[in-house]
Amino acid sequence: MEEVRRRDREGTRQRILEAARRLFAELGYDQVTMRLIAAEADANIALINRYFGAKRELFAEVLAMQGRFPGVLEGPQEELPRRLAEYVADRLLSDRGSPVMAALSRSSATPEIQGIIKDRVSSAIMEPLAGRLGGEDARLRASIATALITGSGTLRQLFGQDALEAPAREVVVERLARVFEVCLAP
Amino acid sequence: MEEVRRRDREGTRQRILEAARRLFAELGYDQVTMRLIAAEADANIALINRYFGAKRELFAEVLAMQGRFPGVLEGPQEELPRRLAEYVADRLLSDRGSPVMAALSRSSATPEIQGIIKDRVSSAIMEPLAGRLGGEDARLRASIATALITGSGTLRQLFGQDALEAPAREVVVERLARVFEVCLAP
DNA sequence: TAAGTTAGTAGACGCACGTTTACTTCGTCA
DNA sequence: TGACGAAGTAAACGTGCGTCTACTAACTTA
Repeated sequence: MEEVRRRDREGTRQRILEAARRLFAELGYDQVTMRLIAAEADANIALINRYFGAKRELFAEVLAMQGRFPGVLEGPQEELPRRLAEYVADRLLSDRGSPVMAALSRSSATPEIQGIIKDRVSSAIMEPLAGRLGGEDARLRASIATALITGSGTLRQLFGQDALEAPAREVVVERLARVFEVCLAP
Repeated sequence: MEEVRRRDREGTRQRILEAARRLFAELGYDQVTMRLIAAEADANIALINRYFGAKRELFAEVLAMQGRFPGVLEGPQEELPRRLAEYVADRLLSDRGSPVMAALSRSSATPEIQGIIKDRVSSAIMEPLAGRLGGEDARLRASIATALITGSGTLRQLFGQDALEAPAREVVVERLARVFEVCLAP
């Protein structure tokens, strides 16, 4: 009753990439082993290295695959705090985190990929944010907002989705929006 | 020219504990090996296990050794935001982080110690903070502040002490204080 | 000073990881 | 149809980790 596997290079590559994305997002870099990815992708472990080189290159490709900080930065400037608040609240309350941010907040301890993560946070969050802000200390304000974003990821990971003892989403968004507003105001 | 080591159980224990504190604070749980601690403490590796049991128990003891969130929570209530701001700013700008917080923000990926860290964040930061606040959604407000605190630790680790492109300390404190004020206000 | 206790030591154990090698099987095209 | 390239596989390699065991040597005590 063994299924005969169709030989499909690109398909296998995509299965590996998708499995890696899912696992890195959920568990962080260190906790995800090559064997785990292979099992999740239902592929042979040697193929991962063949298609992606090393583990850190696969991780880099997963990050590169993600769009920029999804859509949050686009839109009218005056609603930016609220969009950030909604993004963070959803990550805090939902049962699964955003791949990029979760990976970031869970993987930054490993020197092997610190450079990759640093670049990603810079280019996908901090710099676009600072660019949008303008005014005095734009970089500082963007940094504080970034700290709040990554910190909420850490909290989510530590305490799970019940970190906030489940107040209504609207309450959380409202609070966060007010905080982001002060963060970002000149 | 070999130094003859004096036999000193308590002294050796303390050297190990202090070396572990320093290393965990700087590098995080995963990156610190038993052999590294032994070398830093100038002690034999087997003694670590003899005196502390396993690595995670040593880590727990290091955390327990630290005072509660040092002094920040004590003092007049109306200056609490500013004290938090100063604490965070100093950690962001100084050349060495706080042991507990650094360990927290760098070590949370490892399931082995997730429980330890969770308890510590709860009992040393979030709960005392929530207790001090009172009013509506005290827990939520404390959580947001905690996210900002831990997030700034992550930033500090990723970008080093020049994360903020070194504006004056006073500017950073001022900004952060305003943000914390909104965080904590009822 | 001899015996016993215990701090300190060297080295090995087992395990899990990322990575690589040697091999097998499938699909294609001359 | 048969040969060749590439997809897929199984097993091993080397490394570094936390932990443990068997031993040595220093101090204490009778």
